[in-house]
Amino acid sequence: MTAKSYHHGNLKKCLIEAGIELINSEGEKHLSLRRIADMCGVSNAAPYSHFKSKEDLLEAMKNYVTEQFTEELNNSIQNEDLDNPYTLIKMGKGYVLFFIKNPQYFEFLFSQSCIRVDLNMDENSKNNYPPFKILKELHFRILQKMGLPNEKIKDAIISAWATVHGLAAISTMKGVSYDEKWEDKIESIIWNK
Amino acid sequence: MTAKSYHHGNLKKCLIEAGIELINSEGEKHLSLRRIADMCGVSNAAPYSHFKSKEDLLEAMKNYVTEQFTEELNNSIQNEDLDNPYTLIKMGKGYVLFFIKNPQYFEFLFSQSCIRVDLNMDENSKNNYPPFKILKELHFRILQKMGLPNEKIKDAIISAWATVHGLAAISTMKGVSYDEKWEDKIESIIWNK
DNA sequence: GCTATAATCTTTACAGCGTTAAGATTGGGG
DNA sequence: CCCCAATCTTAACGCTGTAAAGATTATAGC
Repeated sequence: MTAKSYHHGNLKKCLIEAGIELINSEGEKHLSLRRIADMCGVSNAAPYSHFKSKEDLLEAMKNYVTEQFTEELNNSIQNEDLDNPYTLIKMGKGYVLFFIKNPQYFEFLFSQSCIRVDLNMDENSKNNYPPFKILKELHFRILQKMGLPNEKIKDAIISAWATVHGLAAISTMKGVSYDEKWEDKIESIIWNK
Repeated sequence: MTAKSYHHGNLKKCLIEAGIELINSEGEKHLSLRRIADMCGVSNAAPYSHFKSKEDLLEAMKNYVTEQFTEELNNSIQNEDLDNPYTLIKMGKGYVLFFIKNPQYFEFLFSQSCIRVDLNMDENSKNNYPPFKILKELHFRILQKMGLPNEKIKDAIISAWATVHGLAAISTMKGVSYDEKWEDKIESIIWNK
């Protein structure tokens, strides 16, 4: 398990985390397999024992980040009443704050969109991107409780999702200065819907 | 001006348009200076007479696309009453439709965000990205006419912009199937705000 | 405990990339 | 008409992703 042994011991995980470190420090543009391998103290072809291509490693990294994102969304509504509409605002705020706290993640996750989306509301659209599914299901629950007709529910969900997603996009653009006030603003901006 | 002469005659424009052609056909990932040069029938170092780097050419391409985007936004509200709130919906629809018609442009324009944004509403924030400025100013005009207090106006503008921008993002994700109905849906989804 | 096998890592090589330097070609102003 | 500046080519550099072949080590079966 020492760094000097021929076999690394935990290379797969090390590559993923080194890659994410590089995403955060310099962005995807300056990320290369060889640099990642170097960071793990391993030769340039070593990653190919664990990933069939650079794209494959990037996908694993995205899954890793997606898990953090999903966790953050779940944390944002912990101990909240799932039937209270305000809980949805809380999750929306969690959605945006995740990308404000990790500005590089937005482009990394959603560019060259490997992410598949299912807009249909019918039952369990399993092949949906987990964070989208969580947000969608909470919103569906609330709107149904409020007695909204099913056709309107779909539009409302897409609309709210678009707003928080767009807010995350805008928040990670250059020139946007968010002081401590911005965090409180998010809430009122979402409310504006 | 013939293709065989030593001097190309109009290489700068040719490079920009060839690059955009490549964006549309294969996406930015498979775009290279050498391929673009080849498409223009010119050697690999020729572009450096017109652009100081690949990044510089990409910026010119983005400006080119941004002009189309801006034009589309202006066209979307032609002959409309600028004081009618519905006109804003029309522009919002134009915003989303532009990226539905040109799916590759969304990521191309907004990734590795060279785009600067100014959220401040004070007078003429000149250094703002033109499409954002157009949308912002129309919305400002309408809300002011409606008598909304200035503080609320800012939030409402950001909220609406986030919604259309997010809708454009979602519309260009994989798995989203938009038939002819989707185009009509956009309107009601924006209305949902 | 020994050995065969599979997993893991290294070395080497190749084509494509962005970029630079040096030099060739050419159009246009004096 | 000639010179200069603009434009283009050729050649080379280091970096990239990836494949092939071989070295090293863990492990499962005896």
